[in-house]
Amino acid sequence: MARRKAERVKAVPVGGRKRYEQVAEALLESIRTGKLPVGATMPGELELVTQFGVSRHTVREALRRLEGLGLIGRHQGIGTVVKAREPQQSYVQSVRSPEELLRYPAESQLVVLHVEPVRASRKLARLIGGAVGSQWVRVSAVRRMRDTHVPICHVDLYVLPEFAGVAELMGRKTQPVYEMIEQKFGHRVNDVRVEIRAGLVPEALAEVLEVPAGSPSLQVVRRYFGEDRKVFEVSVSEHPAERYTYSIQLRRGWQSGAEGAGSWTT
Amino acid sequence: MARRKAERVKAVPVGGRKRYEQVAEALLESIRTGKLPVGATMPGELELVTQFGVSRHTVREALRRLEGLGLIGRHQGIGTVVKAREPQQSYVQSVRSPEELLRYPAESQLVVLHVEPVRASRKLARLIGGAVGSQWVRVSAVRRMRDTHVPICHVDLYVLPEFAGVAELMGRKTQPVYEMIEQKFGHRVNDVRVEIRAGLVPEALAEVLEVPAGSPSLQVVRRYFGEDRKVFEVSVSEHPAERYTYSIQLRRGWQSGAEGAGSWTT
DNA sequence: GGGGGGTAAATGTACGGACATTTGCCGTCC
DNA sequence: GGACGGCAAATGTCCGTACATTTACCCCCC
Repeated sequence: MARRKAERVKAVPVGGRKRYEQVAEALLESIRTGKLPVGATMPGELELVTQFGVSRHTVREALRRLEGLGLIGRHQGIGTVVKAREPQQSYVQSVRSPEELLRYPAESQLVVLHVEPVRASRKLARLIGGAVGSQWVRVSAVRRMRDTHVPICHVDLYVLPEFAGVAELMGRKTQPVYEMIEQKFGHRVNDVRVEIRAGLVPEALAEVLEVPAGSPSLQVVRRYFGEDRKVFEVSVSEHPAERYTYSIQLRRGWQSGAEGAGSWTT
Repeated sequence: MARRKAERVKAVPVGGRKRYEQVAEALLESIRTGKLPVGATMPGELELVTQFGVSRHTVREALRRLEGLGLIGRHQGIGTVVKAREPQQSYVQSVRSPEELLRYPAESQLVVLHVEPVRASRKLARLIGGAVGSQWVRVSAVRRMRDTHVPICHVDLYVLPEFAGVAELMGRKTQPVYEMIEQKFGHRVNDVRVEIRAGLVPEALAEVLEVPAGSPSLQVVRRYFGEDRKVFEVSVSEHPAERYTYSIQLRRGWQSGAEGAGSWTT
C-alpha cells in the first residue's frame, strides 16, 4: 500500500465536478466492471480517504449516494458491501391505498345487500387463502353511481368475525374497508395481493348488476394481509366489462435503496 | 435572538438517543402539530444550531432524515420547506420492467404472424393515442408455450415506422420489444400506461388462440412513451381468460422522497 | 418603470478532529 | 471444547471551520 498522500487541491473542485461525485463515479466504475463484484466488501472509508486524497466526510458523501442508488449496503462493524452491479432501474407504481389501484368514481356509493357468517368450504378457502373450515363473515354489496344508480360492481367481502363490525360502517362511510379495520380495531395492513382476471358474469349476479348473464366481466380478488402475515380481509368483486377499465401508469425511476422496499418474488 | 450557547454534553448523547434523532423528532413534532405548516419555510440550519445547541452537521443529519421521509424539501438559496405533514405512507408496487407487470412464463415464445404498415384510422388512433392518419407498423404475433405450443395470448404491436426493424428480432430474442428499441435505436422509455379490461375473444382471433369465439378474455393495452412524451409503441394483447391471471402484490412502505418519484394524476 | 448589480441568506461542499458503537475474530482460561 | 474477554477494524456520531453556490430581494440608475 503505497500510501501516497496525493496532491490536494485547495477547496475548489478541479473540473467543476464535485469531489464526492468523482469518488462515487470511480467506485461505480469499479462495481460496473466487476472489479468490485456483488457481495464483495468495499475498501474501508479510511482506505478510500488515502486512496482518493479526500476527507472522510467526502468519502461518506460519495458512499451515501451509492447507497441511495441501492448499489451498496453499509453496516457498522461489518463494512460496506456491494449489493448490486447496476442501479436497478425500475418502474414504480405508487398508490396511496389499494383502493386507488382500482379506482372507483368518487360519486359512487356502496350499498350493503346482506351480511352473514360463513364457514370456509374447500373452494372458498382456496379463494381467500385461508384454512378449510375457518369462520368468516361475508358482506355482499353493490357499488352504484350515486345519482344514476347504475351498478359499477358487485363485491363479496370476507372478513374475520372479530371485524364484522365494519359491515354497518360500510353503508355510511366512503372509506376503504381495510382502513376502517385499521382505525376501529388497530389491525394494520402489511401487504395486499391483487388478482385480476376475465370472466363471465354469473347468473346470480346478472340481475343486480343489470347486465345479461354471461356477459364479460373483470373479476378482481384482493387479499389483505396484516402485520402477522395472515389474511384478515378478502374482497371479490365483479365488474361488468363495459363499465370498467383498469388503468395504471408506470414511471421509470430509481429503486429505493431502503431495506424493506426491495423486490419480492411473486 | 438570545444566542445562548446551551450547555453541551461532552460527546455521548444524553438518554442514549442520538442527537440528530432528538432534533429530527422535535422538528417532526412541530410539523405534526402544525406549528410548521405545510408550505412554511423552516428555520435555517444556523438557527437550528443555536436553538438546539448542536453542530450544523448534526442539524443537517436530522434534516436529511426528514427529507428521506418526504416531509421536507431543501433548495440551495431558498431554504427548507415543509412538504407534507406526515410521512406519506404508500403502497408501492415495484417492477423492473413493464413486462413483469404482466408476466409471461419464461418458457413461452413469441411467434410473429405478419408485419404490415398501417395508417391510423380514427378507431386505431383512439386506441393507440396517436393522430388520425399517422403511419405505424403493425406486428401481429402469438405467444405460445415453448413445449406444448398452447397459445397464451395474441398481440398486435404498433410501432413507429422507424422502429420497424424490431419485427425481425422478435422471433429470435425473448427480450421485451421496448428494450430492443432502447438498445437498437437509443430511444428510451419514459413511462408506460397500461389498461386492462375484460372482453370477449373476437372471431378473428378465436382460431389462432384455440378457443371458441366469444369466450371471455383479458384485454391489455400498453402504451410506451419516450422521453419526448410521445407514444412510440403500443401493444394490444388478448388473453384467453382461463389461461391467464394478472397478479400483483403491494407492500406498505414509505414514499420515496425523491423529486421525480412523486404522485401523478391519472 | 424596468433592468442590472450588489448583498444577504440559505444550503452545498469540503476540510479537519475525536470518540462511540458494533461486529468479527482470536486467544485465553476453565 | 466451549465460554468469555479483549482487541482491531469498520461504520456511526458529533464537534469545529471555511468557502462555494444558488436564490431572493432591495436599491440604484438609466
